[in-house]
Amino acid sequence: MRVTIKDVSKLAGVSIKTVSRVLNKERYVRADTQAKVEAAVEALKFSPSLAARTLGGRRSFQIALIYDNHSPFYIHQIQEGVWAQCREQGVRMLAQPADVASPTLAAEVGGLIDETHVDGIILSSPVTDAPAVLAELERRGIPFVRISPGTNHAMTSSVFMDDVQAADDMTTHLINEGHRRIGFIIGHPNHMASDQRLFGYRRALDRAGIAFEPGLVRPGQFDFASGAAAAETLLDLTEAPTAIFASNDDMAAGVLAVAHRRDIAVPEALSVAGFDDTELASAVWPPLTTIRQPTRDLAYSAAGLLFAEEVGVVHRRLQHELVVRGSTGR
Amino acid sequence: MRVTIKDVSKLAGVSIKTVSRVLNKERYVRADTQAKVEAAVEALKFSPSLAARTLGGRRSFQIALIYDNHSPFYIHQIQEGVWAQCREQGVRMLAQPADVASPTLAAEVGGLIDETHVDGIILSSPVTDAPAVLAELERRGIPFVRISPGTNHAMTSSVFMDDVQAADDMTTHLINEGHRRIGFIIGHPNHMASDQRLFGYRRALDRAGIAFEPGLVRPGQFDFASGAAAAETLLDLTEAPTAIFASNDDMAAGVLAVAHRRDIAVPEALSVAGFDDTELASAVWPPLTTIRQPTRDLAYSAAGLLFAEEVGVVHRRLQHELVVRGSTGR
DNA sequence: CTATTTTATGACAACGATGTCTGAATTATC
DNA sequence: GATAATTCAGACATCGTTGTCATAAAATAG
Repeated sequence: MRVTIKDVSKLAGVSIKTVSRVLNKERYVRADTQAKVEAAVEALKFSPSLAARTLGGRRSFQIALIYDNHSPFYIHQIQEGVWAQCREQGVRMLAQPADVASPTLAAEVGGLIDETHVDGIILSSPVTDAPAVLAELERRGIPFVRISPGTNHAMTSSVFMDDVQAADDMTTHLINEGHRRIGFIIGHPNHMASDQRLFGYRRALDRAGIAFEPGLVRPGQFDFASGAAAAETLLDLTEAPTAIFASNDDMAAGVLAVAHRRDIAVPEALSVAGFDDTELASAVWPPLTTIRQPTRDLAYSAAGLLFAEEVGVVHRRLQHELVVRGSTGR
Repeated sequence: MRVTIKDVSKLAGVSIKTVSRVLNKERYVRADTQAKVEAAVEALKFSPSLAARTLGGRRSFQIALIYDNHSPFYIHQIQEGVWAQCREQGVRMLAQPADVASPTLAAEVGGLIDETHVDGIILSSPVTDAPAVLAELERRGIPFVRISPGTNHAMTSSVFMDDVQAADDMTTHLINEGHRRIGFIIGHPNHMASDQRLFGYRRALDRAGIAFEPGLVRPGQFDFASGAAAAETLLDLTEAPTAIFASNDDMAAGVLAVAHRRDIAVPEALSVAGFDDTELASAVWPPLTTIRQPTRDLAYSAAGLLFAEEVGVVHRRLQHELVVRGSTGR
C-alpha cells in the first residue's frame, strides 16, 4: 500500500500536522523533532501525494508551459529551461502544446487550470500574444510569465531579448563584410518577433544608407521548406542578393540547401545568416553565422520569475550574441 | 470561486453522485438525467478537479513519459505521439526527462509515481533497459509500455521496429550501389539499438560476401560532434571508405560537415547514410538517405497500448522504410 | 397480482494532505 | 517570581471528487 503521512507520523512519534510542517519548512518545529521526522521520511521513502496537497492546500506544486512553436529545437530548449527551474523548486511541469489559431484555445487553457489547479503558467511565443488567452488568465488572476512576447505593455512579467537590435547587429555585420544587396526572409506571421527582426534589418540598412528594396524581402514560416522556397525566388532575381539573412536557423538551412543545389559557393558567392543558434546551426555546412538567442536561459528565467514572490512585475531582457561561423564572409 | 461538482448538481437538480456518474460514463443513468447534467456542465463550463478525482478515485487521468535521449528531434516526435494519444483519451501527459546513468533514477521514478499517482508510464529508450527502473515498476505493479526496448523478454508490452533489418536494408542498399568499403558509426552505448544496427550492418556484409573490417567501424554518441569525429578518422584511413553509414541522422550530419570541409563531393566521392529520418535529414545538404523510423507512430501506439485494457502483453512491430535521398549514390 | 430482478438515484464515508484553532511548554520581561 | 510573549505541537475540519451501500422505481417473471 501507499506510504502516507500517517505512516511517517506514526514512525516519528508525532502528529501528521507536524510532519506536514517539516515537509513545508514551516516555522516552529524543534530541531530534534525535525530530525526525527526527516529520518522517518527517509526510512519510508515517503513522497507526499500531490493530489492531496493540491486539494487540501493552496498550492498545487505544478506549473504549466504552454507553447505552439513548430521548431523542435526551440521547444526543446524552452522545455529544458523551464524544467530545470522547476526541478530546483521541487515543482512539476506540465508541457502543453496548443494551437494559437484555435478559437477554443482560451477555453482549453481555462479547463487546464481548473483541472490541474496549476500555480502558474509560462507562455511561450506566439501564445504570449493571443488576446483571448491573456484575458482569460487575467480574469482568473493566475500568475503567469511570458517568454519573448511581442507586446510589452501587459501588467505581467516577461523575459525577452532585443530582436530588433539583434537583427540590426546581424545586418550590420553583413554590411561590414561588404554586402549591399542583402535578402531577408521574414518569420512566421503569428510571431511578433518576425516583425521586429524585419524592423532591425531595415534599421541597419537605413543607418548604412542602403535603400530598402521590397523585392529582397520574402515571407517565410520559420520552417525549412519556406526558407528554401524564399531562397529560390531570391536567387532567381536578375540582380540576386549576395547575402541572405533568414529570421531563424531552420529557414537558413533551407537557403543553404538551395545554394548547394545550384552550386553556389557559400560563403564565397553567397553569405547565409540565421537566427536562434539552435543545434541545427552547427549541424549544417557551412555552420551558420547566427544570433545566439539565450532560449534556455529565457525559459529558466521565466520560470524563476514565476516562483519569485513579491518581486512584482519584471521585464527582464537577456543578452543576445552574434555568432560568426563559416556561412558568411566574401 | 471555483466551479465544483456541487454547483453542477445544484443546477441540474440531481445529486453530486449522479453528476459523477455522467462524468465517468457509468451505467444506470436515464437519458434525460444525463442530458440535464450535460447541459449544466456546459453552462457552468465545469472542469472536474484532477486532484480530487485522483484522491477519491482509483484513476489519476495522468500518465508519465520518461525519456533520456539527447536528440531533440527524436524526443519531439515521441512527445508528439504520446500527447496525441493522451488527448484522445482525455488524459494528461507528464513529460519527465531523466538520466539513465543516475544511480537514483529508480528512486526518482518511484517518487514520481507516489507523488502523482500516474495511471501508467511510457518508457522511451534507453530508459527502457534500465534494470533498476524496470524492477521498480514491476514491484509496484504499475502498467507501463516500452518504446524501442533493447530486450524483448519482459512481461510487459512494447512497440518497436526491426533495427537489425533496417540497418541490413541500408547496408544492402549501399552494397547494391556498388560500395565495398562501407564505414559504420555506432550509436550511443546506452542504447541497445546501437548494437542491433551494428549487427544488421554486419549481417548484410556477410550475406554479400564482404569481409568485415573492424577498422571501418567507429564508436559514436548519437550526436553531431561524435559523428564528425568518427568521420575524420575514417577519412584519414589510407584506404578510406566510399560510403559511411551513421547510426542516426545527427551523426550523419557530422559526417557531411567533415566531407564538405575536406571538399569531398557527396555522393560522388562519398556516400553518407543516416538513420531515423528526423527533420534534420531533410535540412542538410545533400538531404540524407536514411531509415524512416516511425517515431511518432511508435509513441502514439505505445500510449494506445497503455490505455487498452484487457489486451494483455503485446509486442507490436512497426514498419520502417528506406528513404533514398541525395546523399548516397556513386 | 405478487415476487423478483434490473435500473436508477442519493446519502455518506473515504482519499491524504493542509489550514485553523487551541493549548501546553518554553522563554522573555518587569 | 508572576505575567506576558513566543515557540511548539496536536485535534479536527476541510478540499472536491469517487466508492460503497441503501433504497426507490421500473421492468420482468411466475
